Amino acid sequence: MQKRNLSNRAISVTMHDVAKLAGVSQSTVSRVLSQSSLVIPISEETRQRVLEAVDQLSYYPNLTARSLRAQHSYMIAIMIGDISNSFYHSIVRTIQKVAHEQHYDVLIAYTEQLYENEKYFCEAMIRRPVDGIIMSPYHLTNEELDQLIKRTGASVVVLANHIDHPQIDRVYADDGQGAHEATRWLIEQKHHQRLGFIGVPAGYPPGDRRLAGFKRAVDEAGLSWNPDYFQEGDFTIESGQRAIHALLDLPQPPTAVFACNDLMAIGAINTALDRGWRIPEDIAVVGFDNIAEATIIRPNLTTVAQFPIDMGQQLAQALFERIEGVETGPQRSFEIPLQLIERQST
Amino acid sequence: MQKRNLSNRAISVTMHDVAKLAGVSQSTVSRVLSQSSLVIPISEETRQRVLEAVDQLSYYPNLTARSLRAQHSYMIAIMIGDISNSFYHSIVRTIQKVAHEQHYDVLIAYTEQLYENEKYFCEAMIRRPVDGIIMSPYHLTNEELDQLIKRTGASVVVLANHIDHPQIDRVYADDGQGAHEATRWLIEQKHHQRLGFIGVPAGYPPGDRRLAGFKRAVDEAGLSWNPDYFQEGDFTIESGQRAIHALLDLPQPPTAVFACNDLMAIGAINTALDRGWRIPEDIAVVGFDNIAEATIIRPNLTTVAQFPIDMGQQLAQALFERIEGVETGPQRSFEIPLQLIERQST
DNA sequence: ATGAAAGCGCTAACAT
DNA sequence: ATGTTAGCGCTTTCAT
Repeated sequence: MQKRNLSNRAISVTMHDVAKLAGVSQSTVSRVLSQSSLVIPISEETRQRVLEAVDQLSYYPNLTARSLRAQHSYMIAIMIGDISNSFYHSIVRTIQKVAHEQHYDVLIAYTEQLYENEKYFCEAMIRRPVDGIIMSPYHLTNEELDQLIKRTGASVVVLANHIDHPQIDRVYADDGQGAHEATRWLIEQKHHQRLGFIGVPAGYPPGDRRLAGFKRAVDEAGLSWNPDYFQEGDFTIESGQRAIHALLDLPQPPTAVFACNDLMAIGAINTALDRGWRIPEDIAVVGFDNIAEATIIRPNLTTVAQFPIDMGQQLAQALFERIEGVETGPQRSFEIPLQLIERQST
Repeated sequence: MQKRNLSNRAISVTMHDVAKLAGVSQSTVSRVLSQSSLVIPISEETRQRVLEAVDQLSYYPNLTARSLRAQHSYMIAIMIGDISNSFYHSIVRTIQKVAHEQHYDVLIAYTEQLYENEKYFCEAMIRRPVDGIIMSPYHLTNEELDQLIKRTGASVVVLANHIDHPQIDRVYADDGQGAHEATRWLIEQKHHQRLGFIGVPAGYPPGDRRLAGFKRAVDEAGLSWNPDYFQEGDFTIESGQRAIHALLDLPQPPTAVFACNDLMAIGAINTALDRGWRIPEDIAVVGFDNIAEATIIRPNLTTVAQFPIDMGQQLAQALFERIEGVETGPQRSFEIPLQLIERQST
């Protein structure tokens, strides 16, 4: 029953076509093809005939129809802040790999860290329900996440420290602790006394925690701190450049700078170099994330490493346990360790 | 008519709920919400009541159902080789932006440049039809692309030079020409006589063309060429490192190297630097793409710049013209210019 | 200007 | 062991 291919009309082979060719009913085809054939007995002969017909017509089930009927889309969505930040690459790649192994497709959305786009994403999920969502929300409130879950029925797992919702598993790194340890190391092992900080505006979750860890280490060492030593960026290279300019323009600049992420640290290093400062002799720089660019830049960047493959793995595993119903309990938290990697910038 | 929310069941508000609240039939709701309301007259009063009900229930149409019925998914897919190669980032971002403006969602798949994953993608498209596909195929044959179009009914646009299919628009850069010009510049302006090349195994589309452009320039200059000067990589930093090692180990190494992409060029620069070579004094390096990392590395990389935002814009525009039926003619080709950007590595 | 009804391709409950 | 039937939530005829 091949349909005409007018303009761009798809030639769609349906279960009906398969059934007709195999000489059985459409529902029998459905049974053979779904796992229900394991429960409901089907004669070997019929099964073979159906499978042959499937092969001959190269039939693929229409997942849109299946989704509608079964209320189950075999699709998961990922909401990520920034495609350009390579910290997310391995995470996305790992999730996609696991998803494909489980025969799920992956819908990816980039929010550019904008509230507007995060909202858009939530609406898109209501309009086109998926089985699971992995997200790294910045602006979304608990209330909004709650609505998301209620309206979509999807399982949700977050890559975030600051989300605390009874139905949402979270994967996170203790970045307050990571910032604290790196800063302490800068003070105790590297003997710095004047420490600068390149952060982000208050309210950006990881920024707040890293700042707190930094401050704690400074306080514990009994060092005074200068408000001018705190500069705000927005996680980009350019903002790191602006921040280091401000820092170096100070009458008494810091001797070491802790940047909230590698991208800003890289901007800082290159700009300091351009201005004739030596690194680490004149000023040391530490980043956070350990993205690929950390070993591209010279001097190589000392940084608090995250382990994105482990994160992606854990996110995907947690999500599929929820989707498949293996896990039904309350919120779980999975901490992924951090590790200070000493390179040449300190 | 709120349904029970057992386990993870979604609370789905349907058109029926809206219709009931507004005191009209479900098909009237559909008319108000779809553009058909512009054609089929609807009383202003009814329209208002429906809109109010929509608002009150915060109803969102179920796109899965709409897709099934309308044979139109409001979704496009992007198939890209490598998420880590930042050349693709602006392309993806731009496409996503345009798509969202047109109210389309975007499904992204990364193939890691593997044939197996490209095939998987095609099957996924047959199972879950989308309205349009933007892809950068490496291994897929014309025959396979033909099947893809026939089976899915989707409009297809490629980012590729080597695809020639009557129904597929292509966006491309003349990279043979780009490689030729950069090489000629190296010879004529920078007076290099011994030129190395870091390419990829034969068969990788852009690699072949860039190599051809390179060879042509070398031949035109009447320079001899040494087979040892041709090294193979795989577009990654690591392979650039291996390639430059081989080149520098030669009794008479080249004085300039043209790398097929920036990532390999960056690997080459850092490794040469580590081995004590000066750049560009001892060996000059040129890349291709102009990714963000080209200005992170010191010396900054001279490269043949592509314009990914323009590419994304053109890809999206061409695709939506096809989807919306504005354009129905045969294959179109859109060339995006290249530009040699001279920095410090030459 | 609006309602009733058919059906997109599938799953699953209900028959036999 | 298999066929028949009723939807999933929509769009789109066909009525009125």
